[in-house]
Amino acid sequence: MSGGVTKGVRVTAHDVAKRAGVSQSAVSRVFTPGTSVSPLMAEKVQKAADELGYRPNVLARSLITGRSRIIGLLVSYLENQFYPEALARLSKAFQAKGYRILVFMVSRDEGETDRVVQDLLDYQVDGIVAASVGLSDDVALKCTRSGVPAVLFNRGQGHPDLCEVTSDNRGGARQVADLFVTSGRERIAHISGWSGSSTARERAEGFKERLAERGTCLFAEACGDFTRDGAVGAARRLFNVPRGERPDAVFVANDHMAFAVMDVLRFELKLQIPDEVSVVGYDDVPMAGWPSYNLTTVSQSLDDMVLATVNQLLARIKKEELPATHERLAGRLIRRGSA
Amino acid sequence: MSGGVTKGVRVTAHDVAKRAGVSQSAVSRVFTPGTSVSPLMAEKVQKAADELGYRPNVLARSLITGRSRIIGLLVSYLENQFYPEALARLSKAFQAKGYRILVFMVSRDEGETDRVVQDLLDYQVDGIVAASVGLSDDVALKCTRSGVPAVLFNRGQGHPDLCEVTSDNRGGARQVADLFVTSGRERIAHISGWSGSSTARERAEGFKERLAERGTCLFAEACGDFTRDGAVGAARRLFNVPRGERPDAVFVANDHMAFAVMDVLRFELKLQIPDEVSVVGYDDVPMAGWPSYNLTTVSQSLDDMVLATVNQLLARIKKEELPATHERLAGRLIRRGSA
DNA sequence: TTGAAAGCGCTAACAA
DNA sequence: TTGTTAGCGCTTTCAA
Repeated sequence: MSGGVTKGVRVTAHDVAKRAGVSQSAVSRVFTPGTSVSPLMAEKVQKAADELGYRPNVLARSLITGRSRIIGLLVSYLENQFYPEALARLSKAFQAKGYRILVFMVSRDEGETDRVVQDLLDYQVDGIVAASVGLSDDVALKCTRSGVPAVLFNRGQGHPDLCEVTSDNRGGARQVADLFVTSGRERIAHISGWSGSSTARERAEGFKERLAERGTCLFAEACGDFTRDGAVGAARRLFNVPRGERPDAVFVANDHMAFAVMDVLRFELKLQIPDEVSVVGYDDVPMAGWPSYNLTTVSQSLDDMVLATVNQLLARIKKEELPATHERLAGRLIRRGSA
Repeated sequence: MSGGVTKGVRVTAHDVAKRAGVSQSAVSRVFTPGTSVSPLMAEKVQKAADELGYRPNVLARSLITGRSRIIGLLVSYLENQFYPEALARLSKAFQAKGYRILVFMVSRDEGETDRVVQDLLDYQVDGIVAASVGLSDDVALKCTRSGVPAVLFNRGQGHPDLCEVTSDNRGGARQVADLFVTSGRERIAHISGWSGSSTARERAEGFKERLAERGTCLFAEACGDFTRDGAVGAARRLFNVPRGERPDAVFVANDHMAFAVMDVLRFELKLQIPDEVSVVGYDDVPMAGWPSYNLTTVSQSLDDMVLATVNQLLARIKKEELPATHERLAGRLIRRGSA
C-alpha cells in the first residue's frame, strides 16, 4: 500500500506534523527550499508527508510570501499563429522557472483597461506579459505603477517607464525595402497593420525610410489592421485596378495578413507570385515555410524574444525597481519563393 | 482627485474599515455577493474603498472559501490551429463566468503524469480541462479522484468515471466514407492520428466501418501521429508509388495533417486535387476555408464543445459528485474544393 | 444589520 | 536545528 491519498481530503502541514511527531513549522521548513533542517527531520517529515499524500498549499504560501508564482499573460487574439507559438514557448519557459501562466483574453476595445488591470491585480499575479495588440501600454503602465512588473512583448513605443521586448521592426522592414529595390521592383506597396500598434507603425516607417534612402517612394499603401479580413480588403483595393496601376511588390506587415493577400492575388486576381508581384511578410510563423505559401518574410527569432522576456520579468520580480529596458532583437530576412 | 492608488501598497479590508469607520467584516460583506448590508453601509464602504483603491485579495479569499476561481488547462501543442481556437474560446467562456485559465503545457511523454497532477493540485485549481493529446486520461482520473473535477476536451474513451466532451468522431468519419464511396472513389486510404488517442482511433474505426457497410474496404493506411512531419511521411509512403497503386482518395484524421498531405501531393508529387486524389480532413479549423487549401472537412462546432465543457465543469465545481457524462456533439461535413 | 472573534494553511521571526 | 508564536487578508460563525 502506497499511502492515503484519499478522495478530496485536504492534508495540511499540521496533519503531517502530528504523524511525524514534530512541530508544524518543521514541516514547513522541510518543504521550503533554502531552510536548514537535519537529515533526520527531513526524512521523518518526508515519510509522513508521502504517507498522507501531503503537498503544501501554494495559495496559503502566497498569502504570506506575497508571491503567487503566477504570471498574467494578456493576449487579444490567437488567429495569428505567431501568438499561439509565443504563448506555448512563454508558458514552457516560465514553467521551467516554477511559474505558471494565467491567461487574460482581451479584446481590442478601449475602455476595458481598468477592468483588466483590476482583474490582474486581484489574482495577485507576480508579473505580467502583455502581448495584446490593443491596450497593452495602458495596462502595463498601470500595473507597473502599482508594483507589478510588466513586460511588453512584441510591442512598445519606447515608453521610458516600460519594459519592452520587440524585434527591430524598423531594421527588418528596411531589409525588405532593400530586397525590393535591389531586385528591380518599381511599384512598391505596403499593407500596414493596425495603426494603434507601435509594431505596425515601425514596420511602415522603416520600410518607407529605406525606400526613400534608395531613391524610391511608396507607390501605394493600405491598412489591413492585422486581421485577415482587413488584409483581404486592402489587397483588393491595391490590386483590383488596371494593370498599369498595379503594384509589382508588396510588403505586408505580418505573415498572417500576407497569407490572406497571397490568397487574394492568386485566386481572385489570378496574379503570378513572384513574377507579377512579390510578396513579403513579417514574423516567420511556421506556416510561412509551408509549400503552399513559401513566403519570404522577416524572422522574429521567437526564442530570443521569449528568453529576454522571461529574464527581464523574473529579474524585476526578484528585485524591485530595476530601470525599464528596451530590448530590440534583430530580425533576419528569410528568402523563400514569394519574392 | 480620484484616489490614492499608490505605488505597490497593499490596501487591505482593514484599512478600508478604518477609513469608513466600520468593522473589517463589514467591508468583507460589502465585497461578498449574496450578503446583507444596509445601503448606507454599502455606500460608506464603497466610498472608502474607492478612495484607497481597495480590491479584495482573491488568494486570501480562496484560502478560506476553498475555491480559487482558477481552472487548469492542459494542452500539449498549439501547432494545430484547433487548439489555440479552443483555448481562446474556453478562456473567454470561463472568464465570463468569473474564472481564469491557468495553462499547463505538457509534452506527450509518459511518466510526467504525476508531476503534472501535483502541479495542478498545488495551485488549488477548482477544476481542470484536459485537451492534451497524451496523458489526459490518467491526469484527469487522478484529479477527479482527489476531488478536483475534470473534463476531457476532444478526447476520451468512454471511461465511466470521466467527464468527456467530444465530437461524434465515428459519425463524422462515416460521412467521409459515404462521400468517397458515393463519388465513385475506388482506392480509398486513411492517414490516421496518434494511436494513443481515442480521437484518432474513433475516426479510423468509423471510417472503416462505414466503408465496409458500403461494400468497400480500405485500400491503404498510414499513421501520421497528428503531427505535420508525421503526415508528410505518411503521405509519401502512401502516394510515392507507381500510378496504379496510388490511392484516389484519402481521409486525413485532422486538418492540421491534411494541409501537410495536400502540400506533399501538390508540390512534391504534382498530383491534382481533387481530380487525381480527393482529400478530406477533420476539425474545420479556419485555415481549411482559405482558398489555398479549400479543404473539405468535418466541422467540430467548437462553440458547442466549449459551452458543454464549461457547463459540465462548473456544475461539478458547484455540486460535487455528479455522475460522469459523455457528450458527443454531432459533426457536420463541410464540402469544399478538395473532394 | 453589524461587530467581535476564530481560523483558512502557511511562513517567518524569535527563543530555546 | 527546533518549537513557539504571530500573523498574511480574508470569510464566517456567533452575539448583540
